Amino acid sequence: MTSVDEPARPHGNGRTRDAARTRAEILDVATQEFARAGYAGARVDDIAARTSTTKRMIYYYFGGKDQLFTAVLERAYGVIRDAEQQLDVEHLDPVAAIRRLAELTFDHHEQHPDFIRLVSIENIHEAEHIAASEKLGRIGSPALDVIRRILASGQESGLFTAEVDAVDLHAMISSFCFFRVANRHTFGALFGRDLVDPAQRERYRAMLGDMVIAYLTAERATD
Amino acid sequence: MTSVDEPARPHGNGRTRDAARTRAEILDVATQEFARAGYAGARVDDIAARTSTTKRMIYYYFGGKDQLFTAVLERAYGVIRDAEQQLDVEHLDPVAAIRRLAELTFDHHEQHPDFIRLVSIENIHEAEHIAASEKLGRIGSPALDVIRRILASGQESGLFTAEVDAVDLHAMISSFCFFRVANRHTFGALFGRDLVDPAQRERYRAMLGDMVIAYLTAERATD
DNA sequence: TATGACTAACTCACCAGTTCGTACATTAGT
DNA sequence: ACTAATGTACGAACTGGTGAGTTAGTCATA
Repeated sequence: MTSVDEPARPHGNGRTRDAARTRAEILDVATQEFARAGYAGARVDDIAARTSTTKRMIYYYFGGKDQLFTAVLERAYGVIRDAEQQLDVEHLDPVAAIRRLAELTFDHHEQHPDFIRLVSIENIHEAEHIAASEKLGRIGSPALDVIRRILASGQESGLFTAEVDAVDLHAMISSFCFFRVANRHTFGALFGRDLVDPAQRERYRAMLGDMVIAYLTAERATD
Repeated sequence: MTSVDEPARPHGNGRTRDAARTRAEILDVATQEFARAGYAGARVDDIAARTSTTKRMIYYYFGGKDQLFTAVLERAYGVIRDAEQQLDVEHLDPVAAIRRLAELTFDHHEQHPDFIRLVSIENIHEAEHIAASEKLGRIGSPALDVIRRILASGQESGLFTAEVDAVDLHAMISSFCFFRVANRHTFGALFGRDLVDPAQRERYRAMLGDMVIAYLTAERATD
């Protein structure tokens, strides 16, 4: 979970001073705490206690609880943007490309439940931290560009019949992936089915791809 | 928002004693507060203050903050179950029936954003209140029974090619409807599109139906 | 129908433990 | 010598929860 490379400590007992490392460690622990308990439920003291530094450093580096949460969000969104940038589907036909893209979202959401929880939490707070962040305002989405290209290519060739734009298709793909992870607990409790059961994973992954492709390529009534 | 019939007050200054009304009023306000601020963010004192009764009554009737939230969830889930029970699609062909069902979910989610928020919050807490509730354990889902029947009928006639079961199809429908409302804020902030914009409503409603029907009726590779 | 016993419903005041944030002192590294 | 980085101690406001006492409505009975 830690994204910090811990350089060997020069002295036995105390750590060397290292702003970047301290900042990153706070961010790691804060991510876990906020994801675990929600914004209001997370305790600054608890975050500090689980760190090798003190609460004072949280205020020194981040200013306060709100800004700390914003920083946590910024990093979490950065991770998924980086993953999307790895995406290379130029060599695939539109159908395979869309499926690959959907699977990337599927995999990323599954592998980062903390990210999903943070997004849920931020929505409870009506995205006020995103609004307060300069970085997140212009983070963009590489996936969206990719979808745009695939969609244009598929629609041009007549393969894709649906008249969706990239943003809506992205919403469609995300909704399935997000729900599966975010609502795992209530869904499991109410319907007795674990949506994140590893044994079902491939089935859901295929279901997502089938769904999106079916939607894009369905025969439409000519109106 | 109030679900209480307020009988005329016999005396001018004080209210008559009415356990059911007091309980219901607490529940109404608590629903709003929990939905607004999350479980930890909601304040028992604030809930009490927005009530015409006192904090002591919350503890008198519900026992504590946790049980109050559980009671709020129980009522919220009861509302959607009741809505699902109104559903009558026996006279429709499978395609129209599924679309109608999906639209019911779409409409209900849109009309009850507080419910969506409560479910998000309960998932942050890993459904521990549902687990603690006897009522919610056996609340069931009328929609699930309906889906089962439609699915059986559609698959039998060969109209539906997809091999899904009712629970998974329910998840698929819910995911789209849920995401649209739950993630409205982050999605809007990041992609500049309001998923709950009334002007876009019909488009999304149709998109959901098209998606589900396309998935169910798509031509599958014979393997 | 007047009365008095009974209890559910309600009010008020208060507390013990938190919780975010900060003033102030100190130290490591350059 | 200077400054960025860090540690300690503390407090004001809050927060969930409760102890103790009060009142409105009901009902059995004379």
